[in-house]
Amino acid sequence: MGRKKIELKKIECPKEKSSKYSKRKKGLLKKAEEMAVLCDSDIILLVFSPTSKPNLFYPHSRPLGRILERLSNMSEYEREERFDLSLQEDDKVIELGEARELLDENTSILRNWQDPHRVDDLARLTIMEDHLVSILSLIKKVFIN
Amino acid sequence: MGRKKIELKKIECPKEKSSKYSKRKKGLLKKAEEMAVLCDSDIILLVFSPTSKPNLFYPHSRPLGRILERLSNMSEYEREERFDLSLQEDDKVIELGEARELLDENTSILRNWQDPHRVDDLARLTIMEDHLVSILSLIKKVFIN
DNA sequence: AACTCTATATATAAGAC
DNA sequence: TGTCTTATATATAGAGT
Repeated sequence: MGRKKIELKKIECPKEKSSKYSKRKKGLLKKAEEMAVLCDSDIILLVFSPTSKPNLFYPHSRPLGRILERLSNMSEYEREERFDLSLQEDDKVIELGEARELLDENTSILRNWQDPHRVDDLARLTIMEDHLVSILSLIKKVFIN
Repeated sequence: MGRKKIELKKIECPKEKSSKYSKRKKGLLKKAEEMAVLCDSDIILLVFSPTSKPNLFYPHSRPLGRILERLSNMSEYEREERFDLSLQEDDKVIELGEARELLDENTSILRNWQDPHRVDDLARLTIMEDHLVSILSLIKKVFIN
């Protein structure tokens, strides 16, 4: 959607890449917000900029803790039934060994978060969030790549 | 972008809501993928459908573990410096007590995930992922609402 | 729900500030 | 990076299948 149609490949020129990133990040967030409002759905969007800055978007309208409530009210069985991960694969044999290895590396990090009273400030929470997402993404990668 | 301009508010009709959700989810993912390719950026997108199905999208092109590497190579200080959370607030005084209480409730869940060898199958990982994201969102909510 | 169709609304490329 | 403009590409509303 512009003066020209552009090819879908990595933009090499750094200036152009940053510019496009800004525009598209804005657009993506707007879309996410619209969907959150229209469909009353929760959305979490984490984007790493070309300069590696993590940006977390959290457009939502729910009362505090609603997501967790919803999830904890489901039995494990129900949860499994209702899961619908779009990137699931079933022809690739899952390498659990690798998953475990990767999770092992992160176990020590998680351990430090077990005591909520260590949560002292926003900066710490921010780092925690980021690690949670990293681990999440790591787990996912093992099952997709 | 359709035959009519629509109001930005929750769609009440469940059928219509589902239909819009499907279309927009598709669109949102496409946008996310385009941005990931064009700007060479990592994106994680988690969407809860109107029926509470969590959908995780992970369009990416990076080698395994790259995100985590990048993050673990940064010092804590650097990380704090580089963070750019779009929804940060500094006029709302943060209620740490409430945050701790909520985190406390989830501590037992995290405890079960400490041993990676308990990870037995995809279903389990899926549930783990979801809880991680829930906690993430919960933490975020405390600091936004 | 998932797909098609088509008119219309919206996002954005290029370019300049 | 942010903002504006304009032409054009794309997303999607509404309706039907």
